[in-house]
Amino acid sequence: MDRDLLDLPVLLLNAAAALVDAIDAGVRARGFTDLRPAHGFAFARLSHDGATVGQLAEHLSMTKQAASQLVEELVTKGYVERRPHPADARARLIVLSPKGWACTRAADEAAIEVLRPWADALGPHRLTALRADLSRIATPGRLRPIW
Amino acid sequence: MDRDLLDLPVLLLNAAAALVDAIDAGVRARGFTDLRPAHGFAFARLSHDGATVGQLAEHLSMTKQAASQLVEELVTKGYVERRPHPADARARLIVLSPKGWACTRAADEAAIEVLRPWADALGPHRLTALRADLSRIATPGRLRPIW
DNA sequence: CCCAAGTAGTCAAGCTGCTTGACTAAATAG
DNA sequence: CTATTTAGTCAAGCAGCTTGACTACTTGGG
Repeated sequence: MDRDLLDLPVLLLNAAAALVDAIDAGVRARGFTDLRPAHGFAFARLSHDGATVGQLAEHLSMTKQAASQLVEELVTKGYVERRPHPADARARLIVLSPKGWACTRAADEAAIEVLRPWADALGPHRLTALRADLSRIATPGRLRPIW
Repeated sequence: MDRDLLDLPVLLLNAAAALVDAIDAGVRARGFTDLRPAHGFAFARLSHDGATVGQLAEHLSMTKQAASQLVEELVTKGYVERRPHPADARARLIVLSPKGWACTRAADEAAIEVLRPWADALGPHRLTALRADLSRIATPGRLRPIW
């Protein structure tokens, strides 16, 4: 029983790695070749309402400095924009640019493309169950990069 | 439907990240403080019958050079040993040392400690189903580091 | 049997993404 | 209205990976 438990990590990590690789490949195939998977995690946080550098740093579990230079890179490449923060003149609100949104849509398409076969293989019932089970396991909140 | 599909990656990656963090913490708590999660992936490959540097490199999806210096580090720290390869004088067989085995057992304990609550939360039936579903999804084979 | 080509591994140099440390500007507390 | 905290950036350093070049051994075709 305990022995059986131990192959769950392997399965989980395998699935996660496959997913990340496939989405990254799909995004590149759609023309966004200057992004790494890690950027996707930033986009995920920014796509809601934007975020400050500090919030992004916490979300990605990295230092503010690292987040800052990641933002700088995304600004240079045209995926995000730095706007003055409406309520705090020290802070800046980082939001997706039109190009950033286009890339986000591409990522979603790529994700669905990968997930579709999974969904078909499992069937709607098992799929719902899988999602429910994972929901109980995963602590909701920040989406950490894992590579 | 498609929209619903898109939270699967989030759940999966969250669960994977939580798992990795918890196991890493558990291993450290058991006294192996000089190892990173990435080393665990190497151990997983070596624990079977050992492996050559080249095999390890492929397993970890990195260059031979990188694998070589990872092995060098593990040798220095006493977790693995380089043995002459029985069938090829160019190659060396990398195997776990007693300390390496102790660490592997510690990692298993830590993993079970994390997985136990998951198993309890889901119940044996759903757990079996989860494992079966993940098996269909994950392409078996190499266990890639994802961080 | 031998030489040419291929393979296992290491050495060296370089790059990238992160860290720690030091600083400026703005907000907030007393 | 000063003292402390907070948001962000600049700069330097480091860790883990890469590419390139090399040696030692193996393998296959004359």
